Amino acid sequence: MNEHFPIDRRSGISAWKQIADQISRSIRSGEYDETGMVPPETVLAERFGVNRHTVRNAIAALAEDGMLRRVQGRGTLIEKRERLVYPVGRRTRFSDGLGSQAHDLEMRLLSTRSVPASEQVAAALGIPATQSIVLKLDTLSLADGEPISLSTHYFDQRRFPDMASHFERHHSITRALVEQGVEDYFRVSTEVTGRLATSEESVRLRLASTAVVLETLAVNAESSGQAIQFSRTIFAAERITLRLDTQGL
Amino acid sequence: MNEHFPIDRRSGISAWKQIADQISRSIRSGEYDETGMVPPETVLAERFGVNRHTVRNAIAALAEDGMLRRVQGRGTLIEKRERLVYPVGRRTRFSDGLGSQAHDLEMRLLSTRSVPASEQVAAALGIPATQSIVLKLDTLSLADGEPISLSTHYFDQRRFPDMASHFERHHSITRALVEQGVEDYFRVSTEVTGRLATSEESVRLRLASTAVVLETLAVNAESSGQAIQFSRTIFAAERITLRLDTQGL
DNA sequence: AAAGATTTGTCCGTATGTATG
DNA sequence: ACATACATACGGACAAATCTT
Repeated sequence: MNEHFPIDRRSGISAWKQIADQISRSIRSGEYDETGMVPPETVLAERFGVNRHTVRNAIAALAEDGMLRRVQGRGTLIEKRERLVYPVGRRTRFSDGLGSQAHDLEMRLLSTRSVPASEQVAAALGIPATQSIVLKLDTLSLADGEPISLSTHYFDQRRFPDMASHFERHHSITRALVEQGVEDYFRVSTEVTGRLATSEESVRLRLASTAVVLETLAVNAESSGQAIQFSRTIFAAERITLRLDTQGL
Repeated sequence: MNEHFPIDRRSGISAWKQIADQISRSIRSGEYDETGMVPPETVLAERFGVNRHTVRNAIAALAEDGMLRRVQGRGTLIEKRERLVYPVGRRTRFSDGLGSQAHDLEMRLLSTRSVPASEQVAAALGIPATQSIVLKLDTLSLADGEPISLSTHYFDQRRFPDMASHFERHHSITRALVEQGVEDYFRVSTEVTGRLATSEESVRLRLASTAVVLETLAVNAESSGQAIQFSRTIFAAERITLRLDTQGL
């Protein structure tokens, strides 16, 4: 393979960072699986067309993250990981879907706020576009301690005034909804787009700067068809595959 | 709202890049939908705690991408680039799904080949892993002349020996299947992953070198449940949003 | 129509960080 | 360790275009 991207000096990203990202990506794509090692610094330097010092900087950053381990006289060893499969279906639930693939699932509450509903949110929730107040819940999901996704959930303030406190007690949206009289709910629609992570997302999801994320917009509704939740979720693409099952009917 | 993250000076990402990312994200989240404009440079500079020139750099980068347009004396206008929505559901068809959103849909045949089935392909098609021959169809799909996706479709050679010629006549998989006795078929499963485009994909889809793609693995089956098609499709993420329909499941 | 406020465009210069040899 | 080159970031001043009063 060896298809590396050229280093872009005007991208606003320093050369060592770009190289670190590409090495990281090569590792993830399994390019070095045979040896379990990264090529020698001199080889990488020539391949990327940079000085060996720059490659050393890149490797140092990855070693800092624990992705690589440098051993003098031997080379640079790799530590690796797989993607989790996140099922998206009519009954999508965060913990149900990933439960079998990770030992420890965690959903951290980052912030809660009441804000006026934007047009998009109001339309999704089926509430008036003006003068509607929605509850905004920011959460970070982790699997075995590794950040998986960053979500913003919107609920109608009038319908679920105590969403925040219920969620803080259970750390689960499903349970918080049950406590507020929602017996069951369904995923109505999910839109998926792919893009580069913003710097903020890279920090929060512990990703490299040129990492890719999947952004999903989802609407959940009660059996009656009434929308109760609108969510924007940013998945770390390198750790997640979304699977849509359309088998049943 | 207005919750901007502080600029990280030690991240290896320049300030203007981080600011560009945050502005880009704010636009996507609809924060500026009311005015259709980005706040004045002086305001952004103060908000991010940087010099106005740095903000100008960030805006210049976004304007380069066509996301913003600057007008002297007036402000910086948002140019929302809309993506086509590609519905993925039980009855996913290329032309049906996009037909209403583009005037001209085209599916070009890049190559056809008969090859031994790989393990993955054989498993998906439900045929023996060894000594099975599959027909490999590479296609490029365009909407209004713009490349949308790059696909590789696999069919059991024994079941559809004339797939290539039928496809070349109709430029449609659905019609080619009909001619070979498949009255109807259904999407069984779809896996979605996000990643950076390879250099070859960038050329074929006319994308920048660091563009993002959505890679989908899909299996189609007849009413009987027998798998008839396995496809790997690479979507230009900047032009497509996948919509996973879970309404009628 | 004129004046003033707002906002982007452009120029100067200086300092710092990054990459190379 | 040092010299060099380049991109990045900051600070200030003014011009040009646009909008409001």
